[in-house]
Amino acid sequence: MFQFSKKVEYALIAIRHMTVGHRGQIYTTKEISDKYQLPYELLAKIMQKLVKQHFILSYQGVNGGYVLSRNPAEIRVSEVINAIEGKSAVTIVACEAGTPDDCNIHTTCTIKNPLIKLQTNINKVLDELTVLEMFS
Amino acid sequence: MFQFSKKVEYALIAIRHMTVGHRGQIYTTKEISDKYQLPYELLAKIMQKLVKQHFILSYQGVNGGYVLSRNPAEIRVSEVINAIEGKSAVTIVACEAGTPDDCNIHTTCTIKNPLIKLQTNINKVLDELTVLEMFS
DNA sequence: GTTAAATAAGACTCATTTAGTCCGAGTTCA
DNA sequence: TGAACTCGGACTAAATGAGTCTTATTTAAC
Repeated sequence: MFQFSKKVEYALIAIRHMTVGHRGQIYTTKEISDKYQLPYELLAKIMQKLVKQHFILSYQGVNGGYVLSRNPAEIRVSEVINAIEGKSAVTIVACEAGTPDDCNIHTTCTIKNPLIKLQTNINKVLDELTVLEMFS
Repeated sequence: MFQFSKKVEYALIAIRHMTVGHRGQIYTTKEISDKYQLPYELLAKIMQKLVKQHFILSYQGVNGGYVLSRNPAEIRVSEVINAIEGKSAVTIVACEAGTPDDCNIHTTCTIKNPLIKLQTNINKVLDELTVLEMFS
């Protein structure tokens, strides 16, 4: 628990990698997977997700690849997590019952609200940290 | 990712339950599992772990059960997590390589230190929150 | 002493999630 | 036309998490 998934890790590595060159430089999945010894196919999927969420642009065909399309100073770690995991991945408490009636322990379930407070705090941490800050 | 395990959730529920009565009151696993509809056997294991980590005392035999042995105002959420998961469960970054040589991406692995920073922040949140605070 | 109510603890199964692979396609440049 | 790329679904495998089963031990009450 409380551990980044490989996917998120690889996404962060890839984004970080793309921040080192000059703006507009094209990077291929192969190049990145080779350099950091990441599984090519898996990284390829991650790159596709980053494209869909507009973190990077893709160019197909020979000499194609990916270009960072956002300023790393404006990319929040929480955004990357959400882009990769596809959901709000930081859900401390499993109980998502909207009303007490939905909750099988509702008569005395006082655990939910406190955990949500905690969750808010952690979200804040992930939300305030940009990718640029993280790598500096 | 970033979600409490059921075990931790159940542990928090159990500890919270034991804070409501008067000091020294004995609670049984059955009583708690019944009240909150938790799997008895699983909760039993959790109670045993809480005993080993001295959160609660156990009394065996008929009329036995568990008694809270620590002040809930002094129990940190992080302590409960560690007691149940048995390790430092908040390890954002999987790379635990001590030296660059252990790390297969060491030549350019700049991701580790930043993530450790993040991890420290989150640990702080879990560390500063007591069980009592969480339920008030 | 026997029984019933409780904890103790390991081994086991089942389900879910995560990680990684495979394969066939589409795109573009030379 | 072929090589170097991205795209994307289906699939398998590994790891983890959740829950169950079983047997033993302790203790109070009858």
